[in-house]
Amino acid sequence: MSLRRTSVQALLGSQELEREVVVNGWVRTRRGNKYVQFIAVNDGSSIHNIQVVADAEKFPEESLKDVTTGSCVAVRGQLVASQGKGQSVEIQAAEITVLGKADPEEYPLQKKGHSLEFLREIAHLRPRTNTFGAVLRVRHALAFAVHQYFNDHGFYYIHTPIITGSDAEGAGQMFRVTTLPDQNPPLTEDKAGVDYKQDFFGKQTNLTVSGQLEGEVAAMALGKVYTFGPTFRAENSNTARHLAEFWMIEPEVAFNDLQDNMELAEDFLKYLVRYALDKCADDLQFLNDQYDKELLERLRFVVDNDFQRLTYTEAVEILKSAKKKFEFPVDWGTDLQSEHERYLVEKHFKKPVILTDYPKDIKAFYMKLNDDDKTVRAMDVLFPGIGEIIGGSQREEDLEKLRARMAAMHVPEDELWWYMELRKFGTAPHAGFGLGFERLILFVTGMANIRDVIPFPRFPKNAEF
RNA sequence: GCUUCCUUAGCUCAGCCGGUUAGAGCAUCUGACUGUUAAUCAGAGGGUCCCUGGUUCGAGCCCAGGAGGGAGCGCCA
Repeated sequence: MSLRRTSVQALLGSQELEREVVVNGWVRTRRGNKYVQFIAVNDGSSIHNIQVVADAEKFPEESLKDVTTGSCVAVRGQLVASQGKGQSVEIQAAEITVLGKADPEEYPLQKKGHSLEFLREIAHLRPRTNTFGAVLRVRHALAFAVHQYFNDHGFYYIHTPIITGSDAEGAGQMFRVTTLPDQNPPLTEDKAGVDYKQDFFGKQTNLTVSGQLEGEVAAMALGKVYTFGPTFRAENSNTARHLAEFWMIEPEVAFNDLQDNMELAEDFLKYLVRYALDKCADDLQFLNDQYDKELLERLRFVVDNDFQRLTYTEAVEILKSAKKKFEFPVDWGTDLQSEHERYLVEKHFKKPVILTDYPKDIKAFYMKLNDDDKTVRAMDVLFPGIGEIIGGSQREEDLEKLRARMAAMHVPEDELWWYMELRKFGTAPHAGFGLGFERLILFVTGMANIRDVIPFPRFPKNAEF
């Protein structure tokens, strides 16, 4: 087989028939009778399979014994118009080589559907299913679209550190990074604790929970930047919307205010959804048919309609006058619960919502204080079924106001001296936000659990694979 | 971390009020069938009813503890 192999995707779209081709891939099903066998082969390039036809004259049953669901094959043959109804082209096989057998008594994947919970337990094989193939292709397309969008809009991609020396980022519990021995680590002189001065970096270090603070450093020099990297949270979160390791996209823009920030967030999200609709039509159609009959309709709705913008204070008024009884009371000054956000997005407005100007006490220290001295220029973008998909703000650029907020919220100045110096030297208004990449994929694919939109999910009590 | 539900064949699940030998569909194996489309048809094999203990003449079913999983909530993106 010296002929170069062609992808299934390319073959299915080919107009040049009656030519010899080679395709490599994994067998999804084999069916037929004693005269002719049909083998559905998938190589991951498409949700669709190519049908390989093996006539019994050339391929006696014995020769196809190892061509079973899950096995890996190399096929050489003629690409021809299909005699059957389900496909336009197929391969009339001349040679079939089994590259890797898959004992049908043991291979866990079958032609018929499996539960997503079961597939989670065989994460090393689940990419071979239609569903995960579709999800992973969509995931790729969206990652590519993120870079495309920012590059087209003059942003620079900044690599912020994975290992961070500050534990003051204010976004939850962190994973410790250390090379000290876990048995008898060196202790401080007063024996009160571990002496991290002797650790690899000479101080306590952790995995990052956000690239934002370093992103601000870059924005104060390059103007428009974004990060796109892994993020780690050691929270004991057990929900369908949380992971311990996830990917986050964080643009940060000098001279942007909160309005600009909202414009960017909405335009960016619509671009990403539109990109998926354009580039992943087959995969999204499959997901629409299999999991969520309203998926495509919902995606088009988001692209075609403006997000609803209102302040936290206005949202509280709406919720207070709502007829619905909430489990948790709504009060100005407390954070909104999931049920409140869902009511606003799914019942009241029936569209994505951007909430702004939250009470200062429930938001992070770096958010810019409004003139009312009560609220900050924060924004949360809420999506149906997902909840918060973006959280962001205009940042406090005034050194003294920032210092006062840090003191009030017990954020240690000495660890963030460099962050404060951004305000000391050539400060500028700026704003940014964080988009949870997996939450975006959840929305675009219609999947229900965030553990099903990342190849190797990390969550409490689970780091298999 | 809290609340709640689930765990029966390789997979998805049924199993009545606690009662004799635990069932179905799919998968697998065998056979039939000249173009199938998650092929179809016939037959066969396949069980630590999650684990431990208890109640009972008798437990897949009731009770207690444990393990694993799901959903909701909290924290958040």
